[in-house]
Amino acid sequence: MLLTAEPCPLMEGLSDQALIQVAQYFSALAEPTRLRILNCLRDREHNVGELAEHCVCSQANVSRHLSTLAKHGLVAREGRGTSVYYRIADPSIYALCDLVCGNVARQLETQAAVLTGRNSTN
Amino acid sequence: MLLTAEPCPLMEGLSDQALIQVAQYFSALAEPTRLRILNCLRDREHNVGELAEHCVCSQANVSRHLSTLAKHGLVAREGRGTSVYYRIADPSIYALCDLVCGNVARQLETQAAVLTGRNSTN
DNA sequence: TTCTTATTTGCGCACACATGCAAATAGTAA
DNA sequence: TTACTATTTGCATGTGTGCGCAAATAAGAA
Repeated sequence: MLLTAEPCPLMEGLSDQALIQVAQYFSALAEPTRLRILNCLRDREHNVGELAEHCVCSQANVSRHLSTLAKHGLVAREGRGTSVYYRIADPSIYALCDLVCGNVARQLETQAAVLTGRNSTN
Repeated sequence: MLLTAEPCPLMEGLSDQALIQVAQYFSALAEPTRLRILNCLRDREHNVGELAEHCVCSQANVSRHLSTLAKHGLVAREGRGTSVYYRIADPSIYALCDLVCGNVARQLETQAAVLTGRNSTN
């Protein structure tokens, strides 16, 4: 076993494999479209077509993204009729996203202070 | 401004730019070597050479990774003498990692249950 | 100054991945 | 069965990025 069952106390001695697993988990969240999908799934479950409409993505790509999210246990799949409904399987991702949102906001403030109004886009 | 200053309450209405920023933040954490670097920096600051030794990475790559981490405000840079010391600038990343570690551990348990005891080392 | 060490950066390459498009598959209705 | 819809998957392509290698840069010692 790579990781202990209990939430590892501040990832002390992580094996290479564990590091890779954690990195892959972050990778699943490191995509704007997937974040948008997760955001859509916040309130309630949706099928692929609905998600494709809410996001700007094609159904094919949404399906792929959902596959990625499901592979990492972020969403759960359930076929009903001809449709396939996905729902959040790991609510803790919103805690993650909120943490990151706060950090990103502070980042932007810092950068804005440094730039002091200068610079155009980056 | 892309994000509000206060930690966005559960990323309600995120703009495309904000989504990209959050995704990029996760991207910074979505790399095993960078996670290892952050893990090394947990206890105390280190210079590039020390980090390159602790990790299996070359100095050049460690320097690049540190640049990425610094760009997203995860580490802080401070040159002293000929060396450059890096330290954690955003302690909340450990909360992130712990959350993910817990999730990954549950993931592995589920997968292990599915595989029913099979699997060798990974 | 030159020499040495530490760090950063430019270049090229290999690989992963997000996407568009089309074909294949799954499920239901007629 | 066929027809229709929803979802998934194969293929090709462009882009991003981690890496090795070497050169450039920074800071101190002789």
